[in-house]
Amino acid sequence: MVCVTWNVNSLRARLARVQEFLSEVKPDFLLLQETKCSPEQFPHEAIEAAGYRALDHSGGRWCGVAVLVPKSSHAELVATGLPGEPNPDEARWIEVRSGNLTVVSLYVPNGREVDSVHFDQKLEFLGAAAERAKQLSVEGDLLIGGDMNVAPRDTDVWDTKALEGSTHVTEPERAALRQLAAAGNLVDAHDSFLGVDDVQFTWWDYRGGSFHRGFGMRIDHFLASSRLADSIASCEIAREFRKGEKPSDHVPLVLHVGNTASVL
DNA sequence: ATGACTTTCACGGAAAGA
Repeated sequence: MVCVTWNVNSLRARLARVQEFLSEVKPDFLLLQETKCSPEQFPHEAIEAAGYRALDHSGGRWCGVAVLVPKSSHAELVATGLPGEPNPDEARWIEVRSGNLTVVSLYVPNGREVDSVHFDQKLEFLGAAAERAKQLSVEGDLLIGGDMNVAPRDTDVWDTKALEGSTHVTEPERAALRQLAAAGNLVDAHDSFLGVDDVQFTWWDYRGGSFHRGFGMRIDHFLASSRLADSIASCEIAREFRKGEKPSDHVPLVLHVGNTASVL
């Protein structure tokens, strides 16, 4: 099974790259964030032309999450929205189920500034996610993937000094992310496959040639329940999708579970 | 690293991202 999470920074602007990705990688689940479209604007026809079906939670100009599955998949929508989230209209959480497996695509709020209301709401969102993960974890296998907007450790950013006092690296955010994993009995697939010393960033700022200078962060994650985590074959970024024509500022994070060979 | 891109909506420039 191939599961991918990708913050595409507008699905409509990224449609060609998403189609390219689908035909190249053929994921069983493609979790998207920042689709940035209203329900009416969601490009269902283009997704279907690529042999996929989209389950979406679309909020308009900002945010928006979705899960793409092959047309042959029997995956069903379980829920859109997260109980207890501070801004339900923002469309940051979607749950899909296929057999015994629940897959969640989430987009954690950025937080903007430490000590802002947005920062508090980021922690609140992560707290609500932990509660929901706890419920879902007792129902079967659980895979939560998305843009979590938290770098778990200092080694997950290019320069800790450059980020001093900013969001994504504070202890409250890191504790909230750890709590999400703990509540759902989930492990970080990156850590499970690569360990903590071989860090692969998932985001680089568009500005200042950050990608080529290596100024990035690891903020997109897959959290997997133990039965899944035990059979992780690989968890790696699709680096070439940060290059070329109109890339997102995030790369896809590609998780192989079971005996599927890597296509990267 | 902090203004240096990119997107949306709407037709200039604000708002947001991380």
